[in-house]
Amino acid sequence: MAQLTASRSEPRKSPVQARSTASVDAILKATVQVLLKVGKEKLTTTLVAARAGVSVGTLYQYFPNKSALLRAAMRLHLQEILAEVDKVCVAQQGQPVEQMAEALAVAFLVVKMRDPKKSRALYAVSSDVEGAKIAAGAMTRVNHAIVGLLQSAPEVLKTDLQLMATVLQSTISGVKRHLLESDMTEAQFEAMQRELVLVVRGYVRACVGK
Amino acid sequence: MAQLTASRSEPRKSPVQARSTASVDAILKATVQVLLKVGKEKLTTTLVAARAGVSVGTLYQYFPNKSALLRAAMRLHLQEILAEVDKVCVAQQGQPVEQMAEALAVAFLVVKMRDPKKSRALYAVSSDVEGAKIAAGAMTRVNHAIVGLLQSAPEVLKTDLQLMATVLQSTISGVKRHLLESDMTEAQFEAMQRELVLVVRGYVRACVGK
DNA sequence: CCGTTAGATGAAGAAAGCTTCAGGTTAGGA
DNA sequence: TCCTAACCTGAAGCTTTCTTCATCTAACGG
Repeated sequence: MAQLTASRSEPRKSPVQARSTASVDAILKATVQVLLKVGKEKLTTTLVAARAGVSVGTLYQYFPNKSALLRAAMRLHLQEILAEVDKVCVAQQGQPVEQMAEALAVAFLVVKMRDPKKSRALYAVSSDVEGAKIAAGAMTRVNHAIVGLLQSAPEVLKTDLQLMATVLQSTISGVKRHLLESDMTEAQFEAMQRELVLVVRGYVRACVGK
Repeated sequence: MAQLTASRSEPRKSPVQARSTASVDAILKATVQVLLKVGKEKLTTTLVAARAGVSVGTLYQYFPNKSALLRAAMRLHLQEILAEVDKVCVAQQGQPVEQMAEALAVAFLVVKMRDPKKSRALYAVSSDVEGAKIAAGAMTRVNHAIVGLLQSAPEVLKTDLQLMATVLQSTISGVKRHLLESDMTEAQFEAMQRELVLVVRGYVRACVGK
């Protein structure tokens, strides 16, 4: 009775025994793998189920439809990212803005590049209308975290913090995206990262002062 | 006999009479409109044909399949953007780098925001594997244009031009993307644009000098 | 040990969209 | 004017994938 009006979307049934939890995990993991192997266009529920080692029926026991499955996978991924960003924001409280910006930039790149394939695969999902909303939500939460971080800076910032956070985020995302799409060598990656640090440091420097 | 091995993709038949050219134009235009109205997922060839005021058969006379249609629409759009960027690069030859960067940033934003809906609609197409290739190709061409522009700068640049161009491009794209996805007021747009100018100017400044 | 509930299965129904093609219409040249 | 090639049409076939559900098995508590 926890949820009177079980949404037409999202979990159709919550796992209570251990084996069902395992199934859900396997399905979610398989979703990413299939996404990676064949792409969003050719991903089918049957394929995912097979890869997860369960039957389609099982899949539909926990996800009302294909779209919900994809969204769930995406949400999971974004949560992981968000947690990482939050961690950095906490760690950098009160530090000089330039250092904050650098830490943020590096953290973002590192998190995404830890499993570039996964990031790229899930990125495709966000093109869907629903996916875009989820991505936007994550964007907003990250934005708030950054604003909070900036507020703790010792320097006086003449730019609106919200705007500043958005610019930093967009800028970093742009570079992150480029890195995701083009597979580069480790050396190239580091070069880009160094440049990005220059970019964000330069920007925040322009924002300090009366 | 012009093309012995007519690619399985791309034009199936080239229009020769005026009415057929009109059909192709209408179809391409309708593609964007449908993309905008219902999104890539629910776009169907029948829908596009209807919107274009022709029958599905006509559509298939010029586009071998749905995918090719989408790609064609995308290509058209990217060509327009590319032309605009080239124009700016030519105009800015030999100017101070800071000015170049600013011009580039502004041009990019303005071009994309001239018809944000169209840009956003076609953006979704690039998530497809084939679409990604086309986007990557456009990226590369823009990159070359920027490198060429930077080479003409009066200042001595200590950073590798290719890298510098890529960073500028990624950065600008990041902000551009944010503007596309979130619908903002004119004022907010201008604020973001001003910040972006700060970002790129700051970056290129960090690149000059021995 | 047995009853009950959770979980799993996969063939088959249903829906939907892509693509074809046989036949009709229009434009341009001889 | 008439012929040919270009062009258009849209119902129907073909595929493909989503999703359901009747049935079976495994787990847990008493």
